[in-house]
Amino acid sequence: MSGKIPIYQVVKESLREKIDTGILTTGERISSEEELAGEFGCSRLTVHRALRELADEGLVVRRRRAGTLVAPRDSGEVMFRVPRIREEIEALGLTYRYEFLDRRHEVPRSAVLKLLRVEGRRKMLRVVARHWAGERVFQHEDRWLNLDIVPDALDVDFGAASAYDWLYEHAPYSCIDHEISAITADARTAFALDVDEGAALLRIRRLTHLTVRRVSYAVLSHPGDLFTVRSETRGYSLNSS
Amino acid sequence: MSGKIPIYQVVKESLREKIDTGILTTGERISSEEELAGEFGCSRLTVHRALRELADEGLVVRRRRAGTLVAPRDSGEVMFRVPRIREEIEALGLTYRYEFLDRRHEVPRSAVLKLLRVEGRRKMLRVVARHWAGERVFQHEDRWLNLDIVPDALDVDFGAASAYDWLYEHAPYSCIDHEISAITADARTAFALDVDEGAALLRIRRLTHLTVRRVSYAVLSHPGDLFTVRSETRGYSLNSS
DNA sequence: CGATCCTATTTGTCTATATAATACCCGGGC
DNA sequence: GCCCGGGTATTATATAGACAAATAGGATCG
Repeated sequence: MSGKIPIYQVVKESLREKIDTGILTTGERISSEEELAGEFGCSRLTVHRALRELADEGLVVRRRRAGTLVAPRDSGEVMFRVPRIREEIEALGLTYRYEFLDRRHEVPRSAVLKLLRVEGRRKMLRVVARHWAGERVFQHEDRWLNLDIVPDALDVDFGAASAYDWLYEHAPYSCIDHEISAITADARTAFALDVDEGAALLRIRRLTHLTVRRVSYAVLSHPGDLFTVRSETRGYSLNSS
Repeated sequence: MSGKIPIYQVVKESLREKIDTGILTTGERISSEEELAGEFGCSRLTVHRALRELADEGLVVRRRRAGTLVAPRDSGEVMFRVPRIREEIEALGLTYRYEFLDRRHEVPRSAVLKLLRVEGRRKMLRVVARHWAGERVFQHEDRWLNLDIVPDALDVDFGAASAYDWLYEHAPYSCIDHEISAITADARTAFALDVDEGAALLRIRRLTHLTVRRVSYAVLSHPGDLFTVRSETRGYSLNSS
């Protein structure tokens, strides 16, 4: 009966609960691996795995010789999913439409060159498009593609497939940095998003990269009343439903 | 000299690179643990650890008998740190100041009761405050505390310590859900934040909880020109600098 | 041809053991 | 008293070996 959940999980959850409920509090020392192995009647490696995973999750801090301490409460790391925009819109029950606006092969302004870590003044590819949700413009996308990294982009027909989708399928990248801010729509952006000038916009600036190679930089603008970023519940508490 | 990085890390990074650069592509099968152990001249458990961690990070999917496959590219999970507001403001080089505004012991409107998972109409504690960065209001905080979970909150002097700090120190919680949106300042909020009516605000709604117990719900409003949410680079690529 | 069973492969967990790295502690020398 | 150095507790990594659990794919049977 009891054999279903692995021992290291049992150890892990047992300690996690002690921490969550405050039986073990910040800074307090947890028994050594050897002691815990004794208590739970299992090998040291099994305990070690449990503690290592708790450390990975940030609940405890481990130091050789000093032992394992309950970590100071994390100021909080929050996960957000970044779904593909088509999925996001369709999840709202609206029909998605992609509208290509512009494509230029030109030298970006210096701030963009710097973000893409390009030395000197070199032509990059700029693709501008809109993403519709039903009868409203959901997102205005102003994207620069680093031709040093993805020269193929020059030959792509972005009238058919969005730059986002093309990147997703073809470009190697491993992580994305984001900045989220609220801005007031200027005349041009207001026109592009079909909202009143002065309306609140949620703007996401997104830098796509693989280690040191900056693949793409995009400014994504949304009408404030249409779009909200929602966090996922943090990893280790997902199983609490 | 080569002995510095552990073998499981070597295996992990080797495979990660093959995946990142596209040598191994989505759906492709990776050699079995036994084979890799042969290639790297190490034990199966060492390879197992490398593969398990890659699986935890979502780069590969593992199934018994089927083997280890390269996972379809994740639509992306982004981490944001949620620093304590004092630290955030001081990191900007500004002086932080907390200003208590109001405290009420009253029945919240039904939407809030629902969020806090409270049955029936029961009094909760509402604390309203402002957080200053230098001469500007940085954040307006409108917070409800669930007295079923933290009855002690009734006795706290929130004129001295902010509700956020008190919660951080005293209340048990394990995760926080967030919603980030851009709104237009109405007259009252504009006054509270000392901005023009109609200005863009970044609003964060935050629900603090421990498993099923809803501890607190807060609406945090910021002038759009002052506050930006920035993501951390995702876990496994932090060491790329 | 389809359903069912078998089996070999592959991952998942666990024990026992060994060595290395680290940092705390205590005691000696001055 | 204070600094330095060795002893030692504790975690970190690794190996070898074992068995369990899942399952893909072939073999068998109706």
